[in-house]
Amino acid sequence: MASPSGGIAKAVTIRDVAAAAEVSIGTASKALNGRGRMRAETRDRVLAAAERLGFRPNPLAQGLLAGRTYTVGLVTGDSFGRFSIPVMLGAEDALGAGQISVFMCDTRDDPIRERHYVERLLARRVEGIIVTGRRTEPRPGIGRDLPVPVVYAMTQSTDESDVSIIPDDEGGGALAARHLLATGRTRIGHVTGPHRFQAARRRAHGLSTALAAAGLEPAGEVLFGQWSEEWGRQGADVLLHAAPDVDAVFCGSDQIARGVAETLRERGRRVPEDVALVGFDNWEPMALGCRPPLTTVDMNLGEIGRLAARHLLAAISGTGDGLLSGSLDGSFGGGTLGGGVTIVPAGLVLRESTRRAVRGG
Amino acid sequence: MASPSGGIAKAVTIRDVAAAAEVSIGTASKALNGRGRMRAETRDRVLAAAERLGFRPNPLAQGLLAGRTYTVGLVTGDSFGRFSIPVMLGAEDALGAGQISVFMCDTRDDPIRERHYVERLLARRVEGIIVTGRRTEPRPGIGRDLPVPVVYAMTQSTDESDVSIIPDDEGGGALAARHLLATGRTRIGHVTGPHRFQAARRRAHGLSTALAAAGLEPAGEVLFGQWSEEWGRQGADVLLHAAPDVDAVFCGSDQIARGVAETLRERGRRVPEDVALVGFDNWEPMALGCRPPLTTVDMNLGEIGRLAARHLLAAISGTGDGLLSGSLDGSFGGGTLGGGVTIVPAGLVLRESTRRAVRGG
DNA sequence: ATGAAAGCGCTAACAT
DNA sequence: ATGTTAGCGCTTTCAT
Repeated sequence: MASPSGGIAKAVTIRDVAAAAEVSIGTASKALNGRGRMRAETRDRVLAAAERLGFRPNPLAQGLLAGRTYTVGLVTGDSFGRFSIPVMLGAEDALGAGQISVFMCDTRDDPIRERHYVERLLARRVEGIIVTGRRTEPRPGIGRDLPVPVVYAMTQSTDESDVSIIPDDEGGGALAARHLLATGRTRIGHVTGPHRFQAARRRAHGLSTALAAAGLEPAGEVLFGQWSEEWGRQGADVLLHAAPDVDAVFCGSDQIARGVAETLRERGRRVPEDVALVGFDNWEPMALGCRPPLTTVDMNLGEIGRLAARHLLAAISGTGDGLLSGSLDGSFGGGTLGGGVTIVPAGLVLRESTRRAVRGG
Repeated sequence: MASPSGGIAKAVTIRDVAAAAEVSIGTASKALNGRGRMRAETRDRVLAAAERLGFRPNPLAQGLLAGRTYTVGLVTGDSFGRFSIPVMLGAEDALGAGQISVFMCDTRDDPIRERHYVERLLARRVEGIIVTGRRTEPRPGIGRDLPVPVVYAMTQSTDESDVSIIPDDEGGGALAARHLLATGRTRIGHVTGPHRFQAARRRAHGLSTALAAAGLEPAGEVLFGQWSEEWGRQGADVLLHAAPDVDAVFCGSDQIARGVAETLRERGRRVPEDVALVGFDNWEPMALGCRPPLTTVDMNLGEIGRLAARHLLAAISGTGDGLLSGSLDGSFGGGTLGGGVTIVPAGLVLRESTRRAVRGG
């Protein structure tokens, strides 16, 4: 048996409470829910009985009647990895504060599993679904005309009418660029991930745009490669060769930045004195383990999750698309990007790797 | 509305199916569940109608009747961090394969939130709870005499009668030691995390025991410090000073190992030629980013999660404590350790950092 | 072979 | 102020 040692053998029903309080079931229900009018004495008697018996209303029965389940599904293709976790936590934060519980589903990026899970979630009558991923690349939606609202977080549906919440890669790149310019750097290189990643392209574009505004362009070519430390090490050498006078490197990820930092050190360039370094992700174990600790762009993943959850809640409450209305004008700067895409601004976390030289004040 | 464009406005009930197939509700139910005997033609008609209407049985109603919910709760204090994620995935793996869905709850190591979540899970009539954490230290249980079985994974309840599944830190330390011995190393140092962590003490103990079996002891003192790269860098210097002839270092974590690797390189010691290096965790971004890539102990976290889930399922099915029976003999080597504690063996992942010197074959 | 009816635990009308 | 009743969607006897 589950709990042989005095555990609650059988769940206590409202019927038991009513019997114990010597009232009818209906009266017990009213007392417990504070509805209707009744003698205070009666109400207290019921409440006391419920308390004593350890009564918990059965949410299945309540839900069956109300036609609601107070649950949502969280589907990730990222195996709850580094990117989807913070998103999840933000979402759970916003949802759990209410009475919504979250079903977790890991699809491992397998469309079959995804379909399977979505089916199961719908069968369970979740009231909404949040889809997260590790890439911001548009992906096919999880289904058309689903009976519940769906929000894509940290990933994006190919269907522009779907609601997606994504990080501001371009803004993050611009942020890094302006910070480096502000600290007096002008020969800024860029080592980043594969060109096929939208995120890499956007970060590079943000950098270039911000530099152009200052009449500059990236030092050397923008170096697209891999999302790895190893590539960071190689890329730094390529960059040093192409632009020996480089005085700052913006990296597409913190991992790349670590590799770059290592090569710079080995080539006798001091960070930040000779070359300033900015990473991307604010992945703390990486950014803090780097020598020196890394200034890096933070995508505010938690905020993405919270926003996704709030959009979902709004859609569920029937406030419907209210939160998103007016976002179809295609405006780009205001944090919204046509369709249902919402862009969450990135922030910059300042650490040693871009500290201004002491002599510079 | 949720889906204005032709979405499923209202869930299809078995009543609708029955009507469409021109049979009674009872017959429809039987047809859908393959129970009772009936004309094949009737069954087909019902199935076709269900298919056409997109019927999904309402699990709330089914559960209400069956007295089951086919859900379990997953409670973590680790904010679904690096350690609990793989455990979670393993658990979800084992559970999701059945028809069990998982509610996720992040307590942020806050007892108030934890209590709150456990209450909510019980109110939802989950059939079991898995508790995960970031530390293996025994912790107070989530409650006594709960109406459902509870399994602690990657953490441990102070109540010895609770079921806990934990990694084999001691065995992992011994594994590392034997591997280093096998590759011909004899002056083996150890740099690890804070002494207050059971995991650090156990890994150190495993190392010492295995070395003792070969008539050796750790080179220099066992260096307890922090779980950080920075400490790895410092610790390596301390070790090189205390035991200049050290020819291998076993580290309490991959992060520490990276720090150690850096210092070794800077002090002119080649890895693995002069000094072999073994980490702990098999945290791939760290272990692969290290130069050279790190041989490291893998705690098989996924297996811990799967095992936890299987224990839970067994307990739920009423097979009850079967899986654990006979484990109260206090035997240590067999993977079981008195009470309800199950220890999952660790493995070793071989990479460059312990490659045998070329001349050695 | 099929249908009718009861009931899972609960809430909300309605009746007393 | 309290009790009675119907019904949420489903399964399962028990009649037919």
